[in-house]
Amino acid sequence: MPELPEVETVKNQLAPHITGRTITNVSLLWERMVKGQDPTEFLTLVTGQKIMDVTRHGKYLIVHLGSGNKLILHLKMTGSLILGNKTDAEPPQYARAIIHLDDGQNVYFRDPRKFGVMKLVADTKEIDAKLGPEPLAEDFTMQYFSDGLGKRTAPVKAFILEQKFIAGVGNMYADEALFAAGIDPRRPANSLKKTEIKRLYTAIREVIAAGIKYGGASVVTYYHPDGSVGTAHEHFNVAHNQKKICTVCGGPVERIVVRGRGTYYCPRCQK
DNA sequence: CCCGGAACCTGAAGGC
DNA sequence: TGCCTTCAGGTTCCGG
Repeated sequence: MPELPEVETVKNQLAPHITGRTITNVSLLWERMVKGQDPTEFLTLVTGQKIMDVTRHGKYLIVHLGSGNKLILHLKMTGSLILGNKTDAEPPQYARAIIHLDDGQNVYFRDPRKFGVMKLVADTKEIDAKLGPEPLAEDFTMQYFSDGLGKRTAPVKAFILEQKFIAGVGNMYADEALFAAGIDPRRPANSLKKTEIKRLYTAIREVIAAGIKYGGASVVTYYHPDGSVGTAHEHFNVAHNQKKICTVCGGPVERIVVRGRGTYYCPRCQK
């Protein structure tokens, strides 16, 4: 599942290859992935545009075009971007869109589940408004985190998954952060004590930073644009834990459902 | 406003 | 072996 560290890795790998290139054409193999706009109009506005920059906000990838418009990509759960070129015999399986560049490169938007989204916008205000501070940014302060938690009764895991509260945390890193902080994911957000809040705050920043450091996690269907894989999942303690054994206490890792999300946690280590 | 659950999708995995 | 059901989960939408 692409979360902040995975999207950051995609951006870092993709940017040097595509910045400065011009989009000669886009093949939409699944038109409905274009949101908020008629696909024909979308193609008109994207074709011929130079790629000025590639950035990330939360789990959104933002391609800045010469016209000033931004091409927003969201990989959702099973999306990935693969670099190839026009000599490829055929696109990868589940390719839903192909961005053709003027130097012969192709960027394939691959997505088995068809949840992925492309959107062309004049500015990023619309998505910025949906996102809270980035976990590693200066405006994500202890005070902000603590104040936010105190106002909510939802399970703490559900709350830290809200993009409007913290941008970029998804299911895997939420589980890892709660494990590192020793907190039961079902606890009401406002029930956390000061020391627990502090531990969770630090844990969120640490698991996200580690995720980026290891090039993201490669579980289920996530691949880097160059075909390599990240290793962040090798450092996970509970998320997608195959052995079902806690790396700290040796006890069983259990899978429960919190707010409809599969949740891995260690009942002995997390209270 | 807040909460929880469903919908969007389809491949993979598990049950009978 | 093969059909059928269930599960996966980022985001948005909807009902209470």
